Amino acid sequence: MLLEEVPVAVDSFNHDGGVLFFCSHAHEDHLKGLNKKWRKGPLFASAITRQLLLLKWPSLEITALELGRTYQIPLMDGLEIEVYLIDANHVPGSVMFLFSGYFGSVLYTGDFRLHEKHQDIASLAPVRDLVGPFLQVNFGSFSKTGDKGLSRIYLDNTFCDPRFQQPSREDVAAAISKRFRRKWPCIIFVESYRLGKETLLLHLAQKLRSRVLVSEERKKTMRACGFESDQVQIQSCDPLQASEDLLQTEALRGCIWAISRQNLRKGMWQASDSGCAFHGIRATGWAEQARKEESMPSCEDLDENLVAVSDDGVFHYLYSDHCSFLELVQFLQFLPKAPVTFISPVGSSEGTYSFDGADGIQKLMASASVPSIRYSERPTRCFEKTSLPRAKRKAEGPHEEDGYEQKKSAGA
DNA sequence: GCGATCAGCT
DNA sequence: CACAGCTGATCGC
Repeated sequence: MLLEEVPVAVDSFNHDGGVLFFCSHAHEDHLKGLNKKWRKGPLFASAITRQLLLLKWPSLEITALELGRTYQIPLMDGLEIEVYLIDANHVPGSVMFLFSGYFGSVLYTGDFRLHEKHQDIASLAPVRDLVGPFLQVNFGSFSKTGDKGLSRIYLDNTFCDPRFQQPSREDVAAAISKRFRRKWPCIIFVESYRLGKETLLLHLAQKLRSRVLVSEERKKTMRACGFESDQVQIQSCDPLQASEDLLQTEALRGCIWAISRQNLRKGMWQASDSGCAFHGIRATGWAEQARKEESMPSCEDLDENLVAVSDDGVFHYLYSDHCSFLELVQFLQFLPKAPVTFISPVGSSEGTYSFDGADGIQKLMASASVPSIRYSERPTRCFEKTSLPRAKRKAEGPHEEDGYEQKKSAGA
């Protein structure tokens, strides 16, 4: 997104209007426009994110920024911008950016999960001191109170609806290790993306006194994230390449095996064909849908954090790398009041499991006293099947991306 | 031909 | 649906 206050682009790299570029973390959907030949401007990221990007594109030029200190970076025409990185507690390397300068102070959260340390953001110098005078000149609504603080918050609104009440990742990890202690030893397949859930894998391995098995690529990723330790052995091993013999050995010994979503079922079938003891774990923020779709476990087998067990034996847990709705409210309450821009487009309430974006916006404004929320609307899904080739559809013209803003006064 | 991008899917 | 990808088709250098 290109910030409106200053020509800075975060997590999107196609903007010719961008002067400085920042990457909040190395998930694929935050790297749009990046490629090995990308050279639109200076690129900044945390040291870990930089390492992860270099694994993908070794020739990229990226400046690593440390967390917890202020950097002055030249912008244009003698102007500079200050930036301060904050741990976003989302995936390894993920950060929030606090930008400040002639435009005031702007917080870009990126994807994040609330952490105690986020309370300190309000006492950081750019929020506490720097912005006041600028706000009095440039921002009418703030000059009345003379508030110091933030001129805007770009917020991770992934789960901005009261129905999202995911427990802490620590609680869920503890519940998982407790449950699987009784099933030990076995192969535990843990579905995971290319980046994320490392803490869960290591927690399980530690609690079960076992090892983590990952793909070769993921082992490099974990090394770049600094996850090598003497405590837990991380072994590279592809479950789909494993021989029957190896699967049986691993099952008898017990192991935590990271596996991609599209390979989870295949891996489980192979283990099953080899006569192994195994289980699958799906730990996602969207587990609520599983509760509706899958049969629930028998009552005596229930624990609070197990969401559902599907027919084929996959255990679904509600494990989220994004804030719950309550955490979003708490986060905003830690900060000075400021207008909010949602980072992700908002959808409507159509569809069985999608939540009502408008409702979430109203609830957030009411609960956290947000003066206004700006957001773009997710294009409504076109259910009409079109058999036209892409070139022809393209010729019919692009549709506008509409922007919206809801003000507090307009609400209930 | 190949890498980048997009549509479609889960 | 889609947390964040993957696959296969197509674009374009």
